[in-house]
Amino acid sequence: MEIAASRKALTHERILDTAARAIRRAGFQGVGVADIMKEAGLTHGGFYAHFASRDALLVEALDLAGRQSADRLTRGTAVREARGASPFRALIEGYLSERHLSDTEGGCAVAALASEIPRQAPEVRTAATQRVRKLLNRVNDTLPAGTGAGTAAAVASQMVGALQLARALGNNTEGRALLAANRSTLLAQHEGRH
Amino acid sequence: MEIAASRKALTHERILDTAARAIRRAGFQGVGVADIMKEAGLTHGGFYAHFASRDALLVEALDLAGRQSADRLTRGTAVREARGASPFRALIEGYLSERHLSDTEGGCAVAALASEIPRQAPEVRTAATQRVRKLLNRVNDTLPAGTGAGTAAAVASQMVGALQLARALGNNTEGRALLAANRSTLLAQHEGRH
DNA sequence: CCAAAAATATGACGATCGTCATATTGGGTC
DNA sequence: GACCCAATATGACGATCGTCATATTTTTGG
Repeated sequence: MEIAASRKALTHERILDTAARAIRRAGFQGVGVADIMKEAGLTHGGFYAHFASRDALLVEALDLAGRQSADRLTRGTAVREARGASPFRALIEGYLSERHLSDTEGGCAVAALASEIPRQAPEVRTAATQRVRKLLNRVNDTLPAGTGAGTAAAVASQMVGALQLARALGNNTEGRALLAANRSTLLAQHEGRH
Repeated sequence: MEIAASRKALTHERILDTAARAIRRAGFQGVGVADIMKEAGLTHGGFYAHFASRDALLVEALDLAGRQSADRLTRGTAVREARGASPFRALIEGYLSERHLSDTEGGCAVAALASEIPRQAPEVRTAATQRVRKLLNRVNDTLPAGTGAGTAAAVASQMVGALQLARALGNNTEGRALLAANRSTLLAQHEGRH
């Protein structure tokens, strides 16, 4: 419990926040140390006063990105649940929303980075694996108690795949139609069970 | 209709074949011109006698990768159908197989590259979008005629997402379990309809 | 207000990137 | 077997990469 965040800690957080968005926008390999520092309003040289290496930054940035998108998703689902939607419906409508489709850099880190995960350094891979597990748990928590063990894996896979394919098709009629098809299919399959 | 492939055309194909595997293994951004040329047994300088630019290579390599993995999938499904499996079951068991899990560089280009697609140059994006459409059509063709229009989109999304999450978790108990959960869920959902 | 210390900036290193001009090789033809 | 031309190799260019040593600025404590 820090009483007062030091100046250095504040800068550290600013770099991290910039990186957490940058990796989702440009990918692990699409963003460099100098880019992030410049975007954070700093010069590249001071970077190693804050992080031991680029990979160390990626690990921390991935963790932060996961927490940020989880929080954002929670806020969205809370609104939907307050309006009467089931937890499952709230999750699906939030995750497979057009807002999430167009907000890659503020959205789910797993969906933004999935196909790059297997190619990362071991430390980064480990952090990414953790984010995948968190997503699986999150989905599982919205399913009724009696649901089969593999259902969360199936639903999470479809959620991530749908967002990626929709983004690949583009934020246009085609991409939004794929997203809508996934929403209605998921809701129809798990409707009336809870 | 070429009568005899020239020496240059053969080299062109060899570079392409190398690149088609390399992009799935290392990602669009993870592979350089020099890497591919060396892996093809050539030196980097001669590259521009074969391709106008790196992006032009990526476009052609992506097309080839799509054709290669489609053909491989067709061979696998043909074997399964000969053993009595329905076209849909054959597709699912082939795509969500442990062989496909471990063979990224010979497998589906969409699953290997999905999250990188939105960040590519327009020409590359266009080629990738085409591969996504081909995959959607492919899935749709294995579904019975009466199936709802959005089902193919949902199934394809789950297939791609499942393969990516399983690869992110790793080719181990955890990853294979996620793959198996997706197989059984998909088969249970579409069982007995055809 | 001045000195000590912490935080950031400057600038450079070797390596690698895509690209291209030029030199060298090697196979096919008289 | 000599020649020509297509095909590939050599080598270099400017830019960018991660990393770090060092200088400068900014904050803090007396």
